[in-house]
Amino acid sequence: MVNSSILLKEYDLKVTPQRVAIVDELYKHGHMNIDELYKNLLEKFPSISLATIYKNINAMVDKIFLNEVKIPETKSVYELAKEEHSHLVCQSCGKIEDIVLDTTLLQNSLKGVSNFKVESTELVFSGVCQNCQ
Amino acid sequence: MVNSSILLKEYDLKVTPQRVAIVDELYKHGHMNIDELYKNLLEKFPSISLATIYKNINAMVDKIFLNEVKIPETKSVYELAKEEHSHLVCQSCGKIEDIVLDTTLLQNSLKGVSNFKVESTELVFSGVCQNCQ
DNA sequence: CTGGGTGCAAAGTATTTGCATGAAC
DNA sequence: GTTCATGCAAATACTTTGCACCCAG
Repeated sequence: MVNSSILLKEYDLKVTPQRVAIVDELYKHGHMNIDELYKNLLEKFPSISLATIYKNINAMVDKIFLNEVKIPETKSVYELAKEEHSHLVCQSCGKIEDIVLDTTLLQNSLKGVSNFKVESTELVFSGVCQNCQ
Repeated sequence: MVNSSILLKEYDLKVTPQRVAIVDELYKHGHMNIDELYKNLLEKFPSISLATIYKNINAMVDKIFLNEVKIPETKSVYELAKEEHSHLVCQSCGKIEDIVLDTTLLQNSLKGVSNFKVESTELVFSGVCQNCQ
């Protein structure tokens, strides 16, 4: 379990029950889109508004506390920021897994053919997860 | 130059001037978002409607004739389908370049740690292009 | 106390749909 | 002639904004 309050404070975000719940949900599920988040938070906060979700998500993304992950054919999901990693997206069940892969070889082969200066690498594998195979 | 009419026919899409223009624009620019496409097509077709653009883009994506490319922090762009490739996105000028990289090494290292069956790989490098450096 | 967060309602933006007309085949 | 695309208007979906009230610090 994470201590969401401390995390929020570290990112200069006022600690409110709604925000704590957002962080808890994301920690629990790893990746969620806006609708899933809203639906789940409604159980704890029957009068929470979508505007609150959007404002908080945007604030957290601005503070680089959350990342938005854009995935082919699907809505964006959000995740707590952490070390750079890739995503495995199951086309069958929709599950998204994180995986840390070394991309230095790839970046080296890129250097061989281009002068592009890489700041960040976004890598999404779509396919079928172990469970669904 | 591509022969857009023939391409459209190959993908079972009726050949209309609007569609030909969409293909020509995408061929010329490589990657465009909906607004850019609309803005450019308005010059040739002053009464073209956004609905037409959306309907055609969706039809072409369904036929796997176009790809939608989702890029961090930006609107999606569309490109003519072709061999799998990666994208270099310049955070300074916004330019998007295609680049073909061999991802087999990467997929092999993935195999080492996961049973995920990869169907497709989406790879986007964000950074600074040669011109902007 | 003060600044900022919340929820509501409204506005703004993006995308889709239904339909009458017209063009492609 | 039949099928399907176009453009318009309306509907729906998604996201942001303004504001009054309230809570965290």
